[in-house]
Amino acid sequence: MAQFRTFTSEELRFVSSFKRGELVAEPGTVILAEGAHSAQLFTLLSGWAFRFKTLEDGRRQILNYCLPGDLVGLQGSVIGAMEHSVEALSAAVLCVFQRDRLAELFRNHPGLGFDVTWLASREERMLDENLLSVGRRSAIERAAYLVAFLYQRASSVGLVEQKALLIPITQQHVADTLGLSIVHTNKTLRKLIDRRLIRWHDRACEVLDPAGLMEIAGWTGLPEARRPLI
Amino acid sequence: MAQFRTFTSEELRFVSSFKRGELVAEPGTVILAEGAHSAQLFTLLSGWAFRFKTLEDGRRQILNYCLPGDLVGLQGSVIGAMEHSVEALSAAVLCVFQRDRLAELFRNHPGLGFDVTWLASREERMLDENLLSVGRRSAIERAAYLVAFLYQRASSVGLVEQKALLIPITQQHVADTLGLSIVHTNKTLRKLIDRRLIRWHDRACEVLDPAGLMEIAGWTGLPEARRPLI
DNA sequence: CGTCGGTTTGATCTAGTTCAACCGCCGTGG
DNA sequence: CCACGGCGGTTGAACTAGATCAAACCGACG
Repeated sequence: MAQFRTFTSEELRFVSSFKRGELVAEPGTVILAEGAHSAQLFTLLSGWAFRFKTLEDGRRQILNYCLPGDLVGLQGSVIGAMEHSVEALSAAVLCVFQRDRLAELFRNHPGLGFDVTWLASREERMLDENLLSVGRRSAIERAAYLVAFLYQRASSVGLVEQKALLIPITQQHVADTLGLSIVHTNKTLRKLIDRRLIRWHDRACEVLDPAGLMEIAGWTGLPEARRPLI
Repeated sequence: MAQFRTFTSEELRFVSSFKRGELVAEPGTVILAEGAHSAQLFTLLSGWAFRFKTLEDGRRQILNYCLPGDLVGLQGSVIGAMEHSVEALSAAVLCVFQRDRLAELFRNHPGLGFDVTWLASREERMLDENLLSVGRRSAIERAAYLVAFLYQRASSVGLVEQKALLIPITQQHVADTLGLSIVHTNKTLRKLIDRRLIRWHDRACEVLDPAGLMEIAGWTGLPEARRPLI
């Protein structure tokens, strides 16, 4: 796909050998659990997932979403233990890597090592934006931002077909992403629905007007760059 | 210092040659500005700084704080443009690197390349925790968490002398970190002051009881690991 | 046919915002 | 030397965005 950078054949050979297998996950499957010590490293090949943390009393915060091409579990692989969990939103397929060969990747394929850092920086950038949103935007701005953000990300990996996108989330997921209650989230989404910016389906959000959402959120979108894929 | 990993002499030689100079910043100096295209890469040698983003209408969100040993401007160096700004909180000294030699670092010193990724993952972990805080903790929990968090970070780089620490921030900084108004931030900090957990000075917060703060926040602290320094 | 997860709606409540005023300190300019 | 303005901090009063409580609906599924 055009949005990914091209690789040398050696890099491709290494990545193939780095791959240990595939994992198929059902919606709701916990792919990585907080506290896991010898966590795996994955690339999401297809489907949607999300990263989250919870407090003792069960309050949950969704940190970010994972789309195809995203590295999953890097924190655990680099630092040691997982400080967050990852759960599948839809049916998903993941490529499982040999975590202990990460050092080898850096040693023998500096270009790939740089790519890993690039992806980590990209994740950081998304978190910055999410934090700005949760900290400083109003409920309707946050909701509009979230949908526009997911639309853009899905679009950049070719998930938008003839302008239509169904995001496989419940309103509970939206609430836990925005830091709002479900009731208020429902009322806020209703406003977006009434303005014909989105449509709500069973466990899914259909995006009708990404530009209108970006307008409400006061968000101009992620600067898109050619990205690496591992 | 014991908390940093040891390096080979070659690595040290490279890092020295990688260094281009030093930058001395006064409190309030903008070190890196959002939108800057050819941003520099730094390591903070001494002092405090913070990363932030703002919305068009001026609402500001502080994303994280920078303490000695932190890499500053990595996002800009890896991806290209800065999506956030960085400002000095105290007088600060930064080591300036040659951003365009970052690829060389990855190529010739894979161990250092891995370290850069390690630091990026650590930043991501801190952002995760901050996002959980802003999204799901109450005002007093957030405030307690923030102070405990900064105490722990300062402590891990030896900034806590005979158990005393002054964090060089104003209540406006606290408000912009927690996603609260200044008025409510003031009232919330007052509760912490009345409970003798902190003391407030002119433009500074003195930490009296880190354990008590962690208790209120329901936070057990960052798992500390031997960290790299570049 | 009951139950359960997801969604919806209204009523009531409260955590946090906004507005407004004031204090102390410090640097500046007349 | 003093008046002043601005910044950081403080406090009270009024207000509101969003939380909580409660109840009901709806489709899927066993």
